Amino acid sequence: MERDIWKACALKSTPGRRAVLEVLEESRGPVTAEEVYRRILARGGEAGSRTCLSTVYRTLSTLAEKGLLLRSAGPDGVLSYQLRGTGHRHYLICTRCGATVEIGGCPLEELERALGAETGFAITGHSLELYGLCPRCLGGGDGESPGRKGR
Amino acid sequence: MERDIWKACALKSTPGRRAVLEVLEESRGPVTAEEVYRRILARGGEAGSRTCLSTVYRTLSTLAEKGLLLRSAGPDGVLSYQLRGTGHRHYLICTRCGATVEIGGCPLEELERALGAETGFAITGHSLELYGLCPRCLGGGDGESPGRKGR
DNA sequence: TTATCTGCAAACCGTTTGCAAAGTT
DNA sequence: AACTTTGCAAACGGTTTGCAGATAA
Repeated sequence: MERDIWKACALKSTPGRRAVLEVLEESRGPVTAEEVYRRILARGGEAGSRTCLSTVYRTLSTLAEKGLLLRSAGPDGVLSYQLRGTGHRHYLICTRCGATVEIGGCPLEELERALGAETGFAITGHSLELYGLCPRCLGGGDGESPGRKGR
Repeated sequence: MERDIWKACALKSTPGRRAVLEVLEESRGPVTAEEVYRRILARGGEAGSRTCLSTVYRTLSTLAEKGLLLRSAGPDGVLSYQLRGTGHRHYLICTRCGATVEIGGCPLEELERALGAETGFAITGHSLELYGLCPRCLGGGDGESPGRKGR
């Protein structure tokens, strides 16, 4: 039980919460609440059969509030979460199939410093994501229906 | 009637649409549909008294589809729009009072080029926003209620 | 035992949409 | 006159919440 996060945060360790955290740990990029939920169902077991979506949402919110998770929004407004590691990460996301590639290093640290000095802001964070088409979607014709509707 | 955008896009010029575009033109940063709507109401006149929120949403979507507007999402998932100028812009946003400061130049052009070559992605865009507390909110105590609830 | 957490269903809120009336060309 | 756009109100979909029962400590 690696460095008991639950006790440290004054939270109770429950199957649902543990499952959420595990999914987050094995995810490379930012994940949606829905996605976390689907993966918990997929893995089955104690949590898989009992955990509901609200618990996932609540756990994600709680962990984000405690500072363990980073919350961001995709271009369509859907929220994603990722474990806040030692340093944070940014991703290059394929707008067609959703494939993500991690970008090494954060190109904004210097900018933040300069900007803080220049504007007087106390800069607390940033959001950065790059979008494009991955090689596979560039090559093939259709990875997914290109016309999207609704939200 | 500057370079008739409406004709160019095969759209009809109506009071509501003109009002949306004007608000967008006089906005420095990304603005929310709600915000656009409020400003249209505030300016009164023909459009001010008749335009409804759906029209604002529809106009924003249409213009974004035509490529005239850039659509992005704030950290809470609310969508914002900004006129796509010659070059695009990024902003430093105060998380307390919402004040925005434009960041000169885009620090990502070089990164995009390097990353495209490295990963094989065709990079089509990015989202970047910095967050922090502006000098005024840093100094004063309260610019707005700090605890927020709901979405 | 006690305070926290969960499942469920309903509320929320930003956004989209169907439809008939109004407006633009 | 033909076609597009609007206002309204209702639908949508992701996210949050109230509540009573289950659970961790």
